[in-house]
Amino acid sequence: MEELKSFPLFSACTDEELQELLLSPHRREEYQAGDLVIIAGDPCRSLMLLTEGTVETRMGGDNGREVVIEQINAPKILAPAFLFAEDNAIPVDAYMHTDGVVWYINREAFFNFMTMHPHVLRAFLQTLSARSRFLSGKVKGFAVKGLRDRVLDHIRQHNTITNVAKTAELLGVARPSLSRVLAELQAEGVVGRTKEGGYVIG
Amino acid sequence: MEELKSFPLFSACTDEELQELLLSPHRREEYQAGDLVIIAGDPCRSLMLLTEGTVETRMGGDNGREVVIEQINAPKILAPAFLFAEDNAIPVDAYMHTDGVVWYINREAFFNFMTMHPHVLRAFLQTLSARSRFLSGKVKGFAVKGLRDRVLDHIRQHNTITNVAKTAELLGVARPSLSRVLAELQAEGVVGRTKEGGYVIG
DNA sequence: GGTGAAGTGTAACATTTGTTACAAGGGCGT
DNA sequence: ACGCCCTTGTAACAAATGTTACACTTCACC
Repeated sequence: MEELKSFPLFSACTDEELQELLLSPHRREEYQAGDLVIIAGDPCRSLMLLTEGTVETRMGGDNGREVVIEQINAPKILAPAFLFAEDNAIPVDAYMHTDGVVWYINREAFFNFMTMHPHVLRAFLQTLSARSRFLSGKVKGFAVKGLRDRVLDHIRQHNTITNVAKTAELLGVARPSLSRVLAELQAEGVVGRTKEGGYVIG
Repeated sequence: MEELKSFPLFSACTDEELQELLLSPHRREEYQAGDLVIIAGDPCRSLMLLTEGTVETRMGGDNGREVVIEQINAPKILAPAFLFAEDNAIPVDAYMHTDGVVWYINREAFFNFMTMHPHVLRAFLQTLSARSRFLSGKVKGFAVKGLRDRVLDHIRQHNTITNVAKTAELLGVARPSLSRVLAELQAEGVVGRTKEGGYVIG
């Protein structure tokens, strides 16, 4: 209840409105670190709300290559883009990185709730839009940028790289490749090191 | 008017409903082949409906590399994912591949229209979802698949490759690279040629 | 029939990234 | 202090893709 209020989606809702939504079928599920929340191919039939914990989504390749798509911290909607899709098979694996909690709320109840509460609808549309933008950025990164640019973008967004191995996964490259590029950037003076060992711009 | 009816978005609407929507601000713009419809960075402030013609969207890189994201045939919504985004800057260039027509419909009017017509809302949500799925596929293609797999996927989806140069653009690779891979696949017997010169599976 | 443009195949070479292997450092418990 | 695990840097080599260049075909057009 209060957990729902922490979502931008519901931040403008009154308690009464949320009570009304929770009259419809829903459930609350607890997970432990390492649990698989979504297996690629699962159909998305409910609004999934991550209210606690962080999950990591991965896209698995046929050949064995695998890329971490993103890390998601609560509170966040999981797979919002597939809730109302014609083909609602989710294309990623998602597993709990920490212990966590996910709420499942009936799709049609949520749909009706949106039609009755335009501000919720608008927030949901914004969420979907943000996802498209995120994916567009990913495509741009993989398609039109070299590794150097992706690394620099990543540092600008996160201010620093403190964990080379995990960052390599996020960027979809082999760890030694990232090490190499970082060493080059450092030699050129484009990036420096903090006292703690992190890489930073300048 | 009839043009709008051809959209899945409005297919279930009555003439009266559409008349009602068209009372709000809107305009109809004609373009010629080669015209730029969208320049990357443009804000998306109206619902853009491609009612005639085909456009091509490209994502330009800083370094000069450029990838064709997709070809879009009328009738189709342009940039639906950025209409209600917080940051509604469109991340691609879009130019007319043929002569064409685009309708621009006021965003807020469309929003209200959706809240009053749940079937339109549902269709729009499906459109947004389809875009996310499309982009997910792109990411998967660029991130976790080698060129060979992307080529085979592309042939399976389009049945054949008749234009190597354009296909290379769509796949985001250099033309000689695609030629080389096709030659290899042909040597291995994975793909064959049609009488007309197209590449096909088997 | 010639001419030029567009599309294609192909080769040689450069660049980027992946792969594998190994050495070095830091934290942590015994 | 020792051993162990995790992370990192680095080197040598392999594989994939980009770049450039050129020859060949086809087809429209004059």
